[in-house]
Amino acid sequence: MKKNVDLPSYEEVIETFKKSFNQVNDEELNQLFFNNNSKLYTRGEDIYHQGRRINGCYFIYSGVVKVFQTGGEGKEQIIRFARKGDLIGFRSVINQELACTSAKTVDNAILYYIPSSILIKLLKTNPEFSYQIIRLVCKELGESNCYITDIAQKTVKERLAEILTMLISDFGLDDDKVLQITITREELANMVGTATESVIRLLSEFKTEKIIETKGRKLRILNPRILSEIAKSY
Amino acid sequence: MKKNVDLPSYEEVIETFKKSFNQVNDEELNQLFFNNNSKLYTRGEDIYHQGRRINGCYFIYSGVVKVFQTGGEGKEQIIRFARKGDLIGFRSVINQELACTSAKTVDNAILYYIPSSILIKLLKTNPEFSYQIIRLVCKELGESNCYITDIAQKTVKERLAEILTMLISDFGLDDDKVLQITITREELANMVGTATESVIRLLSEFKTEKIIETKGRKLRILNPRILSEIAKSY
DNA sequence: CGCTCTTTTGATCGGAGTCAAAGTCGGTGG
DNA sequence: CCACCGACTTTGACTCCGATCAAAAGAGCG
Repeated sequence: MKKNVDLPSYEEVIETFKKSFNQVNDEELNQLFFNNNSKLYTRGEDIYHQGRRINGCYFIYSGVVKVFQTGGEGKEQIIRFARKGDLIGFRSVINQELACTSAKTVDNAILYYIPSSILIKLLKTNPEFSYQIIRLVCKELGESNCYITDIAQKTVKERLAEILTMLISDFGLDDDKVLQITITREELANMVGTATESVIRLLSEFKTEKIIETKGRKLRILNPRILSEIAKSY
Repeated sequence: MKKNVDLPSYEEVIETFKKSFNQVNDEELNQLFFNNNSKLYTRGEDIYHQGRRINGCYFIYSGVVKVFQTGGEGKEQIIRFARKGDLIGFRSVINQELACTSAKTVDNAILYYIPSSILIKLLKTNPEFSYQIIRLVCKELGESNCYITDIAQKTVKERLAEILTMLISDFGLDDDKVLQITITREELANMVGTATESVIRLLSEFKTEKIIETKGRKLRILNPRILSEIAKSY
């Protein structure tokens, strides 16, 4: 587990950033990344914390980050998993309010910090970039709205199948059909919005139905099709 | 119920629009509203429909509109109530995809139709307006995310108290403490994400606890404080 | 004035949460 | 190298919130 990871060069960060946001010119890129403050985070490290002040957002160069809210009883609700090329924390920056989510790494990750002032200046001066951000936020809003309906109307089984389907399409399977993101049962439960034990029982069901196999935290998806069948229910 | 409502003049629409979006100049306003196509909708009328193509968005000059999704079993999940000064439908316009919500009037309403092309042009050429829209969407996204956590973790009673609290702050009470929006029990249930009968039972509880009184669809809120106490639970 | 839609109350059932306990895995240090 | 420890996973038993079904009472409208 003690891989020696090199931090990316200026050029590598910019290359990755351009893949997500292609409307930013060289001078602006330079402003965003001139002081190259990328940082390596190891699994489980806090990036920012709900209720705290947040003075900038983070661009994910590599790794996986969970964005979540902590409810009344201290239970996490995972809003999304963010990965390479994603921007996190900008919502609170833009609204200039305390962070209303927390973010924590799920996998070793390299993040690049972007101060509020630079992001906001870019938004106010570059309409094309601004438009890309609008589309991005609108997309997330659409997803959130759909998830409200799902969580209000679907059974836990349907939602679990849906989350698995989503993880498959976001993170993919390897040649051996193993899902390329490793998360605990609890994290899966916090994503689905249910108890850990319920997730475990349903995964067992899926196993007896030959839809998946499990080995520790590795999930082998034998039949993605049926999962998305179960998920939709309409 | 057969009030004769006059459609607003060009100046009146613009006046109302400026209160919500103050970064739009006169020429742009003229482009938005030059053909004055406002329309009166009566209660229960469809504005746009989930899954259909949508070629523009709507500015609400007056009245109340519910924005909702229809789930698998045909059950509505209300995402929000929009009112005077709000813009609806722009999310799907911006993402150039089929509407992923439906909208219907809850109260007689006057809406102003804004074609996609004009909205998008405005977004791409006016960075200040664009920035206002970003903030608006970010705000909605924050609210949606919070609601995901609530619906996943809170009891129906807490959520009902929360929705009532929200309705009070959005629509207000009159001198007689009567909530200034009139909705059916079913709509309330579809907002909370529960069954109509559950809402009715909980409202009865609130009545015996002297927190509210009901007369038909009129809700008199005797003790808003306790409602928000019940709602938060943390 | 009757018809339909909405509201209310009652009875029942089941999904999913909670609590408890046993089993498993991986990492650490002796 | 192996034994131990803590964290995670699994299974079982029990409980209860809230959904569903059913039916009566009330309200709004043509």
